[in-house]
Amino acid sequence: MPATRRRAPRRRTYHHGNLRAALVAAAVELLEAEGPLGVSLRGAARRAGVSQAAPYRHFRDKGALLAAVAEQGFRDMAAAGARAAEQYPDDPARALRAMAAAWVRFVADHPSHYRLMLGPSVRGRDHPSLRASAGAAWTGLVGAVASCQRAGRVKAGDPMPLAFALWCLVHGLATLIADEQIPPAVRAAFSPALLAEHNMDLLLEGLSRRS
Amino acid sequence: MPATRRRAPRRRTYHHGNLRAALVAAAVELLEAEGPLGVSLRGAARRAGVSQAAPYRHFRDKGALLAAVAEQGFRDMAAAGARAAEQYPDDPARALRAMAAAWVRFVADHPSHYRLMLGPSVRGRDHPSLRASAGAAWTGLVGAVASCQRAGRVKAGDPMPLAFALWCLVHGLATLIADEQIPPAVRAAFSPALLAEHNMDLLLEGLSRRS
DNA sequence: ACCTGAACACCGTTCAAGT
DNA sequence: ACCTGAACACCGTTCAAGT
Repeated sequence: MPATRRRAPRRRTYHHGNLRAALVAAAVELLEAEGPLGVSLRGAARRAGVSQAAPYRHFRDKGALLAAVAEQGFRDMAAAGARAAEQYPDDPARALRAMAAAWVRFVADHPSHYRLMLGPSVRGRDHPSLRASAGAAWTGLVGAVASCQRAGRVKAGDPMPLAFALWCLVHGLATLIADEQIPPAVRAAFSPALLAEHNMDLLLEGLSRRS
Repeated sequence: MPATRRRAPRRRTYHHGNLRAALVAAAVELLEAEGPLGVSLRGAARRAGVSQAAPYRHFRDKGALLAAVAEQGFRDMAAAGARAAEQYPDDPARALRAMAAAWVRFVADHPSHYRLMLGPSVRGRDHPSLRASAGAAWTGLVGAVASCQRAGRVKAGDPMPLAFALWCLVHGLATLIADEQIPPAVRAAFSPALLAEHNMDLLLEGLSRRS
């Protein structure tokens, strides 16, 4: 990386140093085209125009490639949630609701990606950067609930169990959507984002202090 | 099957007519021993003492075998929930809570089985008996919510969106448990069944009519 | 009717070898 | 330092053939 970078060097991206990124991109393409079962190391290598053994220079094994793909997904999803929350800087409860809706919309738009993020081949373990992003999302949620408490929108006490219930509710909805398991009568009546907002409203009523 | 069946015929179970059941049992053993990725058609055939091609007499493909395994799981889980609910015949809200706790306990005890039930290889489609059990569980839940409404424990109105929120909440918790994604601070403080009951209490407060 | 043996096209992974 | 080619042990699936 040169010190001055006007007129970016235009170095060819394939076969010259960033095979790693090319493999991640190829895996994402396979994922969106064929679903989680269609992602193979050999297939990604083929799509990147490289031999079947080449990926092992950049990833310890298939799980490491999938973890990189999953990490990408977590980053994108977190960014979508943050953008949505920023629209309500002065109303933490509304910000929380918007965040949940944005997460669920992301999952509805990228179901295979979400499946892979939590799938058996990735599974937290051994991938510290993955666990780090999951941890950041969790502490962010606890903080958001605490903000609601300070604003008087949620009853006082340990925010952790309250945040956990929210987490379960949103994650459950997201998983059902990714797995196409929404009961037909429900799917016919409501969009994913609407379901998320409605769920959040129900739970926030339960979390609100008695008035 | 003879008309009179005193002193049951004692027909050897393997290699004589119920290879199908033997294969399902073998697949369940593989599942519990090696996790969802360790289940292979060839492996199940080996474990049942039969050639690699034999399963195709009984299952159209691997997905059909996995669907049979998943169906077994749905039946066991539904039975556990029903047993728990029967303990509170006169308090529908408490029965609902006990049912949720029993479901979550089942998932905590059989995480791989739950993963497979919702995994990408099974995926509702093409397996009508699977969709039937899922549908039965859903209508049962809607009915339970309606009972709570009649008992005045849940606010009036369409029970469907309320039942759906409960469904998301329990399913989200179950999925997090099966995937070992409970935040460490939460896991350290509460058992799975306790988390289920706590979540249900929070949401039932939200669903209760203002008093 | 039910099962076997051999085959095909795919995997993930390893290892010597190339440049 | 980075990639290739060939190999090994595994898959899911098919198909002729056995009894």
